[in-house]
Order: sequence, then C-alpha cells, then structure tokens
Amino acid sequence: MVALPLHMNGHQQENDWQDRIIQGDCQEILKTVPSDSVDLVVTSPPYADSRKKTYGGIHPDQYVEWFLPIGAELQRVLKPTGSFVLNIKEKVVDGERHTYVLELILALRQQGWLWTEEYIWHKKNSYPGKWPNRFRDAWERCLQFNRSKQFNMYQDSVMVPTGDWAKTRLRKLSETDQRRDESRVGSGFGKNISNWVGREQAYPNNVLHLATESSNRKHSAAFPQELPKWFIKLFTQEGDLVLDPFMGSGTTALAAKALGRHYLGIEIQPEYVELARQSVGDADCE
Amino acid sequence: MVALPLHMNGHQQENDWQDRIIQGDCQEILKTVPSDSVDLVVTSPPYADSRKKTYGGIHPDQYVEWFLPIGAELQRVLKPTGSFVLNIKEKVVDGERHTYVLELILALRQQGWLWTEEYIWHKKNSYPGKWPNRFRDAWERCLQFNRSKQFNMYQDSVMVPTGDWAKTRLRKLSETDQRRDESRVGSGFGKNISNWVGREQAYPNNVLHLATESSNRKHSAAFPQELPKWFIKLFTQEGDLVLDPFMGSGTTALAAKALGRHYLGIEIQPEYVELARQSVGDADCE
DNA sequence: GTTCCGCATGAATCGATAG
DNA sequence: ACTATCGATTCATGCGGAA
Repeated sequence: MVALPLHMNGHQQENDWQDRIIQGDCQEILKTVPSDSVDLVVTSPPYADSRKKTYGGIHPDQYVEWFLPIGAELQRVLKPTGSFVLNIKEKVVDGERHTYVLELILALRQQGWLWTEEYIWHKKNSYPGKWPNRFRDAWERCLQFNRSKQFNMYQDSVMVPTGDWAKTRLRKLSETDQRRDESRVGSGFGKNISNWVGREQAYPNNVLHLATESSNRKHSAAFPQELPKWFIKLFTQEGDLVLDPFMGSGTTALAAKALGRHYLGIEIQPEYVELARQSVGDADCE
Repeated sequence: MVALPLHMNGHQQENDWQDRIIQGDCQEILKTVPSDSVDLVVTSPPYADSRKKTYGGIHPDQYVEWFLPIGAELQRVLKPTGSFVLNIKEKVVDGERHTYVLELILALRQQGWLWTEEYIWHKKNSYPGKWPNRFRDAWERCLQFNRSKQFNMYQDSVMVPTGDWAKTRLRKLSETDQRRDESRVGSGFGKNISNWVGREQAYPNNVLHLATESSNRKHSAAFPQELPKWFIKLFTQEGDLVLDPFMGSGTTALAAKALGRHYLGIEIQPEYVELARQSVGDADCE
C-alpha cells in the first residue's frame, strides 16, 4: 500500500495532494506522497555550487550523490505513464565544464530511469558577460526521463505555425484541414487546436527558443513560465497532477494552474513558499 | 598523386603536412603526423551505427573503445595551445538516447583532455518525421576539448552584428522573409554579414544556428561549411594548420582553405578522398 | 534583374514484417 | 527471442525554372 501522509489516517483522498505548496526538504516530503500519483515532474533543482545562500550550495563533486535519493522518490511517486523533466546545466569549474550532469544521467539510468530525450532550452537573452576563453552560455538541458517506454505525450497541444505558412496557407488550407481533421477525431482534443484553425501548423522539435524572465525579482533562477508550460502541455492533460520538488518562487505551480492542471510544490525556503503561495493566490483573483 | 608520408625519409618539413588530403585509416595515418603540429582539430566522426555502408558502422556499445586511440593521437599532434572540436550526436536506441557520447566525454577527460565547453549546433532544418514518443532532433553537440587551459581563442573574428539590424532590414523584406528572420535567432550566420560591416557588433554565444546543406551539390555534406568555418575563425589565425581526421567530402579542408588556413585531411574512403581533392582543387580555380 | 513557386532531399525514428 | 530490412511519417532549405 501507498505511504500515507503522516497526518492522514484512514481513507486518503487524492485531492489532499493537489494544489498545495509544502514547505520542507523534498527528500523528506516526497516520502509522504503516494506512489504512482503524479503525471509529470518538472523541476529546476539548485545548480551545483550556485545559489549558495539559498540552498546551501551542493558541491559539484557531491551533486549526484545528493540527487539520487530524490530521484528514487520521484520514480516512486510518478505514474508509470508519466514523465520527469529535469532542467539543469553544468557549471564551469576551473576552466572546464564539470561532468556532474553527465554522471547524473548515467546514475539515474542505473536507478531505473529511461533517458528518453534531451531537449535544449535556447535562452535567447542569455546572461551578459565576457571571458577570455569562452562565450556566454545561452542554453540549458531539459532532460526527459521516463519509467516506461509507454508514456503519455500529447503532441498536438504544442504545435506551432509552419515556417512559411503565410506563403502557402491559402492554397493548401482545405486539403490540409481535411487531413488534420481526420487525425483529430481519434485523439480527442479540441481546445488548443481551435486556436490554430485556419493556420498551417507543424510539430516542433527538441530545441526550445525562450527568453529568460528578467522580471523574476526574488528567486535567483530565471525560469520562464513558458518552459514548464510547454512540458505541461506536452505531457499532461487537464486535471492531471504536476509536481515540482524544487518549486522556488512557484513558476511551475503557476504554469500548471494556468493550464488547468493540479500542482504539488515543495520548497525548503519559507520565503519562497510564501512567495509561491501568494503567486498562485494572486492568480486566483484574475 | 598521393604522396604518402611513409615515402618520406629524413627530415620532415612542416610543409609536407600542409594542404594535403591523405587516404587511409586515421588511426594509422595520425601516427605519422608530427607531435605538437596542429592548431585545430575539427571533425565530425561517423556516428555510432550510422553510415553503415561507408564506415562499417561502429556499434554504440563499442564507440568509446573505438574512439579512444584516435583521441590519444589527436592529443599528441595538437599544439598545447590548440583546440579539438568534436561534432557528434547520440542516436536513439530502443526508445532511449544512448549514452555513448556522455561516456566518451568522460573517457576523453580520463585521457587527459580538458572538456572546456559544449557548443550547440541548432539545425534549423532538421530531418522530418513523426513518432508517438518524440519530436524531430534539431541539434547536435560541438564539444570543445583542450590540452591546456591556455589555448588560443580569437573572439573578435566571429563577432556578429547587433542592434538595429532588424529594424533597418525587415522593412524591405517580404512577409515570409520577415517571419523567417524572427526564427533566425542569435549567432548571425548567413551570407549577408558583409552588409553589416561597420555596424555595431557583439560577441556570439555558445548556440550556433545553421541549416544543414541538403541539396547544395552532388554530395551533400553532413555538416555545413559554416560550422567548421566558425570554429576555424575562432581558434586559429591565418597560416595555422587545421586537421580533420574524418574528412568526408572535404568540407573542413574547403573551409580552412577559404579562410587562408592550411589543412590536413584524412579519409578512409577513396571516393571521398577523390571528391575532397577535387573540391579543394576546384576552389583553386575560383 | 527580381520574385515566386515547385520540388527533391536529408547524420531520423518507429513499428511491422521477415529471416 | 533477436537482428535485419522496409515503409510511413514529416518539414525547412535551396536550387532551378517560370512569370
């Protein structure tokens, strides 16, 4: 049977785990989350040795060791059809890219995760700076892991306008619409699709072009809401549960809520917890 | 005619190693190349299990083992101030990204290489296709390795125009071209750079936006000439020596020659050798 | 000389079929 | 069961021919 939250007894209601932001160390909190209950984990954990003041600064050499227990819990709480998206980028240490992310990928596979794909987040407005031996770092990894080869993926929900739709849309419109309508019947969507009716659309690829959010004042990591949104649309449906064990200022929760998904956020810093709760609360008023 | 290095006796003149394309297995040929003689290695080795007919198809599980002896030779022939740029991408095997590239990076570091940086080549025109569990693969790794932390880097040579270029130029373009320009983010590759001489310039970042050359010539080059050109400009000066141990149809040699650098190409396939020689020969006539 | 349009062409991947 | 081959799917790009 599932590990029940400590304060609950008897029948557990799934709703208790939805739309909440919990303060605490995710390694501990996660133990109280039921198995096979989460549809998507999307998170941007503290990077090694960075954000020292906020997270205690995990040393690069200890990063894998630190993350593995959390990876194990995430594997347990994720549904077999769910996905785990890890946004991360290795630091420069002593003039070299450190290898802890590579080692983490290998270690997570040892743990049973499937390394399905590596998406690239291209940061269009990367952090300025100049060094004699390198250029600005303008990309981060978004690693997709799965428990099983059979996972949910709703590709139609993230389609984008075709490169030259303006040129050909009028000509091909009828023909293409017919074809797309057929395929739409089987896959039971409708909401987002309707936004694109009349346009040519194509499936995206594994390179995401997003700007970092400079307005994110308090939390040190500039994690644009569009990033979790994209993965939430891609890997969940409305009503599904999205987990972020390193919630920070609540970007993932906001994204999930805005898309009609349930969220579960864990954050160790009380200030961030408060900030995140305000954010999702504020969103209520809109 | 092919003047093989083995035919030479006595003192080696550096010129003997310049501007030549040698047919043979690079693992063997490299042994005859003088130590500390190359300013830049830029190459795109056969990817695991691909190009089966031409290279014999290295199995993913044996890739690291196969590459390491070559890596050792490259380390020897490279000058201490030189760089080694490796263009590579892992395949999907059984629904997962294979880990041989990650393992190769770790193994090359064991061999003494410094993993200085990972550039991303964003392939604007990625191979089409649709699958239930993934999108099209639109990026490849360009891994930069060095022998020493003190390596040559000429950042000014790859600066890109900035600022008001969109403003000035977009007005004249058609609607479709405008749309294309939007997606043409960042590192100003392209032919019209000369139009922007004298304008404000900025340093690029570590994401390169290039299209593959699909229907360019008879022989479609796996990587576009702009890719080696960028690294050649960045890591060498005129008169320096550029080595490509997997020359293919000669893209790197052409790029080096066009930029006034010397080249040394090694290629096992006689047809490619012939093609590459014709290419650099043809370039002479222009 | 432009601009526009048609068309072939990829460092792909999956799933089914065949040996 | 495990490998090898094949068909289906899909789209940005650049060339060449046409207006």
